[in-house]
Amino acid sequence: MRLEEIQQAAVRLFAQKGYAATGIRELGRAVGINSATLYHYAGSKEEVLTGIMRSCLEQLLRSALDATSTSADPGMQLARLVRTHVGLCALNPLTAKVTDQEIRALRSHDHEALIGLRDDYESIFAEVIERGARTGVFHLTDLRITRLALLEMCNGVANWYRPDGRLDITEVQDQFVELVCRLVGMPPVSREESGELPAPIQLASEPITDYPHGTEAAE
Amino acid sequence: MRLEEIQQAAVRLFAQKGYAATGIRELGRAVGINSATLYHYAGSKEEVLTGIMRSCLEQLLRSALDATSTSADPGMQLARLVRTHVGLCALNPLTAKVTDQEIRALRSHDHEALIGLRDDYESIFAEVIERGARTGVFHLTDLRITRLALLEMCNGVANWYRPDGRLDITEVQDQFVELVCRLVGMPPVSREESGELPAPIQLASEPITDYPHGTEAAE
Amino acid sequence: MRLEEIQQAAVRLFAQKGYAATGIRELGRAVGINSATLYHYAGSKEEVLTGIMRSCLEQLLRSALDATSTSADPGMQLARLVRTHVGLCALNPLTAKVTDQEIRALRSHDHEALIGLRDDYESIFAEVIERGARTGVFHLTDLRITRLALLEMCNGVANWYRPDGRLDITEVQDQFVELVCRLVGMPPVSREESGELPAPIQLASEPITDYPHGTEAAE
Amino acid sequence: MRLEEIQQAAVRLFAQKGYAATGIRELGRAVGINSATLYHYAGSKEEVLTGIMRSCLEQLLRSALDATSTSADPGMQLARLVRTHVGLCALNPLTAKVTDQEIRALRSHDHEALIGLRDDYESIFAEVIERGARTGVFHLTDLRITRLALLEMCNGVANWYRPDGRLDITEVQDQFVELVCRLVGMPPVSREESGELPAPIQLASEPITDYPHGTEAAE
DNA sequence: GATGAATGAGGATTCATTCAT
DNA sequence: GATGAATGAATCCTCATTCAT
Repeated sequence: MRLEEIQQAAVRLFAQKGYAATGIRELGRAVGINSATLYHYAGSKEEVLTGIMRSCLEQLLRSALDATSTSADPGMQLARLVRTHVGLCALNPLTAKVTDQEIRALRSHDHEALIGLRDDYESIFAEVIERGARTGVFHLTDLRITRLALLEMCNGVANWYRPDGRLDITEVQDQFVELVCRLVGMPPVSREESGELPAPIQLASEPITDYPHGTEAAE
Repeated sequence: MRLEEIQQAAVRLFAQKGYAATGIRELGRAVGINSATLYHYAGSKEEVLTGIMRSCLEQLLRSALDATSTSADPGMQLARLVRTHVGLCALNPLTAKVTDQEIRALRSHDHEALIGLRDDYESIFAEVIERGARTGVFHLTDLRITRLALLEMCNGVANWYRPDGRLDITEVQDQFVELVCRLVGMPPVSREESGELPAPIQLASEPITDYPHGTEAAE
Repeated sequence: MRLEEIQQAAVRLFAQKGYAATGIRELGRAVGINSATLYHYAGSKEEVLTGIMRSCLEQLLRSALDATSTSADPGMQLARLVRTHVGLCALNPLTAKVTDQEIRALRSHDHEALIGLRDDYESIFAEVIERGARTGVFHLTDLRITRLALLEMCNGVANWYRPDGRLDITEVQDQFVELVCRLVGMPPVSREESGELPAPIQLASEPITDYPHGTEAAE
Repeated sequence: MRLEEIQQAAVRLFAQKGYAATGIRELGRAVGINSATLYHYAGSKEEVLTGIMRSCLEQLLRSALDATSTSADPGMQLARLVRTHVGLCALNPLTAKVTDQEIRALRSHDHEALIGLRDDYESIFAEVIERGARTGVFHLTDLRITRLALLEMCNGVANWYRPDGRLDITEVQDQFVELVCRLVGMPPVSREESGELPAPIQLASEPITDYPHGTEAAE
């Protein structure tokens, strides 16, 4: 579909130069169409961005609900949340990066809506962490700091992982589950223990090839 | 000095809306001067940004060299690096955020120079982590992922900490040292053990009051 | 075509006030379009100027090659060169004036290219004059001074001739051929003797009516 | 005097880039003073230009009256006018060029005044030529064209002559008198015949060294 | 569906000039 | 005499967007 091409080109440009620094003509040129035609498919520059961000956040939210529905154990839940989150960020790094960084570019209505989605998502983590700490599964000194550090760490994957790099996604997921287990002070949870998870989903907005490599890209 | 006022207003705006989305007139208005007067003090919009970023990165670099010069033990070095880094990010969150996020906005010459500074800084962490792993002080499964996760986590402080919030800087530093110890698999290092560190330095570009609270700001 | 309207308005303004003193908004107003629309057709202010100058110089060069190809006699060649040159300057005085005066306004790349065209053109005169002096057709005391004086005199036509004035172009051409014959010390060459010449070409950039009369305009 | 330094720097810049394209700061830098200080000596940018042009035109006018007062013979008068004019243009090429080209830059009041001076000057030529033609000393086909061609040719000296070039001024003067004699159809007038003339005067506005060589500069 | 043309608003930057020091 | 600071107006140019074709 044409809209997806547009979103992909947009994600690539937004991730590289930022939303505000990307022109609508530039975007059109990247897709190979006239900038006026963009409006036929995408409505406006801001709608392009909100489309990208909304589907990313909704997918995150859906995955998180899935991940926490299998087991009620906070340790399992956190492991599965992290594995899912890292999987999505690693498979869709540019989309995830844009979603994380460009919320500030939105004007009021969309801004609030998407902030809401993001908060809903993060509160799932918060709730699991809180319950894990309360039940003694986790050993934490400060809940809030742990949660924030953990989320930043996981979001960061989008800044340096590229699907065509050294590690495959599963390895990164494993590593991050291990790191998070250490962070919350619980024994490591193996891939088998945490149970089956659906494979991460490739978002429609994620460009497929020719990644502009981050400075920290896997060699 | 007038240049510092400009830098502070710029940091506030750049942190909030991004460099590209901030107009030069808007910046002038924030300082209370005509936009033309900005050029008398600051040369250009890009020079404002590079000035901010350069002094931040140089301070980070200086602190890191300081922090690693006291002891040759990787554990102590890492603890001190993290404490220093978190201290600077927490005391100068907006400057740190801008420095981290707006490198992409720079044109070639400055871009390369500042990328160089950032790489120098990160390689100090890389070297310490590598040595810690090799000497058995740390217990790591993947060096590179650990380093990247750790740095993202620490940089993230600038995204949510505000000096006027619930926690004081020392507490955040302590927490992060603890988290990092867990991450690298070594026993916790107390504040006393890690030795004296100079108090974090307030950068000239960091605005003092009226923080635009992040969405995750301390309640 | 719209580009030609723009060039014509530009020539009028550039001839009157100079390139540097003419604003892009002013030019837009003269064409009756928004200044932004100019960029749709013309690319940039400098491109407007180079377009005008290039087509003028190329036409001069073409005409000069034509004029010298009919006869190998330096006297005939010079007479035909002058007749052609004066014809073009008289039919396109504003374009010729701008072409002559605004080379200095160009930045390096275009500057060099157009200087090159002009030098090519003038060296045709130089070669004919040199040969005429060597073969005894002309009687000159100083070749270089004669060439420079002659060219300035002919270029000057653009400064005072206006197509709607007292004399028609043919008369001016006749006069200048006579003056040049005197200058180089050879017997007058009549219009018939010098052979047929194509009628001077109206350049696309030459505005058609409403000449801003020069101070020396025909009464 | 400081004003003369300013005028000289101004003439150099105006001749090279044009009045409109020359900035007041640039001019200050060329003199080695702050742009604000210029206003102490020179009043305004336009006053700098009018000062230069007025003294040049007044000197031309004075010289022309001198040149025509010795003899009543149109041939002698024209020869002396040309010798004087070429002398001034050759000794002060940049000032003469600026005076000739930048009249259009002036706003109404000064504009009219200087146009008046220039017309007064040119009408001296016109009167002599007319009388020479009427009395049979000259043999002209068209008075006006001859006058215009002659003046353009003589003014052109400022475009290519540089005092540090191959020919000294006297030679150029001799050459131009010869050329003009040919143009008006009278026998050559030798330097001795035309009588003594005061040496050309170096104008206060003429910069002394480091001429920016024209493309046609003497090799 | 697709686009060239069109524009008002705004982008960063430079302008000539004034004035308090 | 000299200048740094200051500014409103203007510079060229690009912006996102609309609309007739």
